[in-house]
Amino acid sequence: MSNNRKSRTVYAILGFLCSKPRSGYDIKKAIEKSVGFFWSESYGQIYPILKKLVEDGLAEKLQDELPSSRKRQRYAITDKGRKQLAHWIEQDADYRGFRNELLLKLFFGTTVDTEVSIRHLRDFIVHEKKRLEMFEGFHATLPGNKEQMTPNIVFLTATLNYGLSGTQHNIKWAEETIGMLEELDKQ
Amino acid sequence: MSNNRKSRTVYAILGFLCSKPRSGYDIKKAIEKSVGFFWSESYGQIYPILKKLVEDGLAEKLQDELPSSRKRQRYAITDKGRKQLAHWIEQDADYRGFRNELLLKLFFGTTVDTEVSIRHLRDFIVHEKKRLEMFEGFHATLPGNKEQMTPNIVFLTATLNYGLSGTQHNIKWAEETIGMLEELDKQ
DNA sequence: AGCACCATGTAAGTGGTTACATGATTCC
DNA sequence: GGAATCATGTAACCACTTACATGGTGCT
Repeated sequence: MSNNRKSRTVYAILGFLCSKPRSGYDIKKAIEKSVGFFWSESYGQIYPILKKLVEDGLAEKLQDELPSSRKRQRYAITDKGRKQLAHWIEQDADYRGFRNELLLKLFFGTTVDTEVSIRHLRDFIVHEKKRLEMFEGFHATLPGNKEQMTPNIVFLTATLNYGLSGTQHNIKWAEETIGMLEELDKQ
Repeated sequence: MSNNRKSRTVYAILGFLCSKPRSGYDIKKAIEKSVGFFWSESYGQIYPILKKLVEDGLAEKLQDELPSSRKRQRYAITDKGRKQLAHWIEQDADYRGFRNELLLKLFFGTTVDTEVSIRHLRDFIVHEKKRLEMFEGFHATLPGNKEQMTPNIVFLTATLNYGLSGTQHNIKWAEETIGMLEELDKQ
């Protein structure tokens, strides 16, 4: 108990500031592009937290080349910020809090026509196949051989593999489940 | 856009009232036992919503045998409630909002010792193996042959299969990822 | 008597999304 | 000029968890 219900947004932001200074806008885009399939943040969280990170000395505002045009305000992580991030990462991960709406609707499948459940599964397959294409496209750009495995690429590959094989698994499950439901409908 | 950010708790509750009248306490326990691996609700949501369901005519308070002892207040779903539940189920499921803290920590793996990431993966394997045992125990109680497949059992099996094969897949992924990280550490 | 569990509920606080406002820049 | 996108921010609102209060029941 006890260690949860703290915002992980702070650490998501610090994590993305780790590689290079970024603006709030940059951070949002970076999250969408790289970890978007298992994480998301909104501007309504990002901007206030960036401000707070500066207050707490975990990040600092960069005064960029053109102070006159105040658009694009970049932030850099501080040593204190790096330490705090590392400390969070070292804590046990929290597996709780998953919620799967598709499964819930499926679980209540007896209360609607079986076709409704089948339609949900078909929609899910379409959705997952699109994601699969995206993953495969991204995966093709990564080196497959061990020699070129830098730490960065390894961790990227690890999370990507999760998405890739997880999506394949989801499609297989959905297809099998449709088969099961069609069998039921025949009787 | 637009269809989200409505509480799904209402429908989770209605769904569990569908099979039989239950108390708030019953609902919580039923959720934990049956859909706990992909859904959860807290009393702080359940009790106020039950009250609201009655106000909206989606459920009604049962006056149980012993009105003197007011403990254990059961609720029954109404026709209006059933209709509303069915309507919700028929809407497209929302796949968004997944957040996976383990993957986020792993994604930031370059900022900590590789052992930290490996430890997280080992912990995850332990966690998932416990879940797997639970799933397998439950799975063993279900009939495997098609003849005994009632609708109820089919939908139960569908969600259970998701958990079962998903967990197996997670373990495999975690083991492979550990292998990849150990390879990296050797160099 | 004391403990575990059954059972209902509320208040406070937090994490997060959405919608809106605003304006600069780039490119056709 | 107009559209798309870059970019920053805020206010309102909501869903949800946590912690706490309260008391009954059943067992040893």
